[in-house]
Amino acid sequence: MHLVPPERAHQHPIDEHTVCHAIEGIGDPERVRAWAERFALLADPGRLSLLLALHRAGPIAVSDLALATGIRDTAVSQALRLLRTSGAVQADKDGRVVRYRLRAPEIAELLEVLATHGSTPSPG
Amino acid sequence: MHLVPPERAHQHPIDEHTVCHAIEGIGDPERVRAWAERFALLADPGRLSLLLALHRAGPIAVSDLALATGIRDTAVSQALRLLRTSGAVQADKDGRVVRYRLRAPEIAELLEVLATHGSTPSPG
DNA sequence: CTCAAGCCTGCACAGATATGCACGTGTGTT
DNA sequence: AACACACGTGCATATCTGTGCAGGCTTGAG
Repeated sequence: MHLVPPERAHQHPIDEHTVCHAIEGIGDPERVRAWAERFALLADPGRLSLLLALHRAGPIAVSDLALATGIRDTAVSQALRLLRTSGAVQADKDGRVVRYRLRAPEIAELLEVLATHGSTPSPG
Repeated sequence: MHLVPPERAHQHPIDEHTVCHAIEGIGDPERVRAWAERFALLADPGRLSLLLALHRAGPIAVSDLALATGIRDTAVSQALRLLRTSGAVQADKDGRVVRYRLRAPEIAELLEVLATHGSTPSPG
């Protein structure tokens, strides 16, 4: 139960039980950091639109993503580059067209959460 | 099926069906923006730790959050201020102690997704 | 009243980020 | 060969964001 690291053991807690419970909830700090990076990928409206489109429309070309989202193609390329570097998406070259698809299942799960909260707002 | 807004109808798509499908997946742009802001709250390791602690340990004091996460109390206050402004958390004052609790169910769901992916890494 | 604990705020600074522009590369067409 | 299309890259810029420091406010204890 004494989960407080000795580094900061000198601070005496208000509710020790709650503190240990909280530390349990946090878990491995490196895992937290990894998830924070994943969330950061979804934290931009443009990238989130791209990921939603990729999640729904499967393999899709860059220019079609630009057409669907309204983002300039250079910005789409930039965003896809970031997503590619992070391992979130995968590029499949087909002639002069490059089709992208979602690669990370964790991100797909997060997008599913988004989908369950009303994909289109009720027209009322 | 012609979901492409007239603003950018002059661009002719590579796969029109795919484009319309993607636009369906994106849905309301304002909803996307709202979710991007939610994701931004989880995009910082410190805030994510705080939210995990709040989600697990229920109402918890600020200094206990600082103790559990290892973040300086002023930074915790700053983060909680942002989370409060965004409606993610709620503050309940109790004497000179302020206990925070998670308020947004959408964020709780996202944290649940995090929990299902191995809360504590297997010890070898 | 005096003091400490718990918490909040304003300010300044360093770091990260998204965007647009111009340009380069490779592919298919005429 | 010449051209247009689809896509990627580098650079410069404006903006945002997280952090630490100093100080203030309220509450409870001595």
